[in-house]
Amino acid sequence: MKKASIEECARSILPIRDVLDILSGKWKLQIIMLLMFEKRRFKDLQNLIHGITPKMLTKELRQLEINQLVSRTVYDGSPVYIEYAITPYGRTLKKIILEMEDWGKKHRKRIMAKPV
Amino acid sequence: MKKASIEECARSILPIRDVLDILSGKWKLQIIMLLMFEKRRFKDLQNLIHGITPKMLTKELRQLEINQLVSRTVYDGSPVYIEYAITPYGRTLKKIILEMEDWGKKHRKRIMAKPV
DNA sequence: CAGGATCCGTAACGATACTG
DNA sequence: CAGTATCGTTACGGATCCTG
Repeated sequence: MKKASIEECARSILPIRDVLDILSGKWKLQIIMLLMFEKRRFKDLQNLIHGITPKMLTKELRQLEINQLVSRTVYDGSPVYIEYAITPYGRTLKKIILEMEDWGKKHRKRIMAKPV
Repeated sequence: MKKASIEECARSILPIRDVLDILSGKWKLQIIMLLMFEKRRFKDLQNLIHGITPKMLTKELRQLEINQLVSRTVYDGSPVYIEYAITPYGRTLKKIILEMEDWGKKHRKRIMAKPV
């Protein structure tokens, strides 16, 4: 019984890690939240996210694409125009993000108020 | 209006990062979940978590203590007996963890089913 | 504009040995 | 038992420059 619980807990760990990996990294969260407002071009994101290098922006966007949270659309024209957007699937993360925000804000108050 | 939204989003990022930092790291999640079942001694945790070194176990436990999620209690006796337990506050993370598990499990199926 | 390539420093983590 | 201490490696991210 207890053993089974521990094994079940072990099976929960991998999917949870997936979520953490998807949201971790220095910039992914910012990218997601900015794209939740509206679609953006590469350059726009680079301007909005202070301090990010093109290398990192590319890397984070690729990972978000792989996880189907962000779409990359190429519009032909001159010059070529590339747009990043949150997918409907990506928006399903919103609930988790809001809960984390809620808990995190309370936590900040708690830690400030009663320092270790 | 749009500017304000972006700034508000920026204020959300720090508390969310706090939550991510608390749960990230290679072992913290396992520690939390094991302690949610029952209190454990250092050695028990070391045996249950395959591959963890005492150095890492100490480090992760300290961080969980600092965030008041885990308590460390020393029982005098021979030999001295030290017990780690989830705090009631630590249990408030359960909701988030369950949601992440839920989303993560669905995500695994999705990614498997429709590979990029 | 939308990246890719290269080089480099730090911080996380691992391995091993040792202590009260 | 419950940790520390030391050393080594790897991975993450930064800085800079280059390209179609």
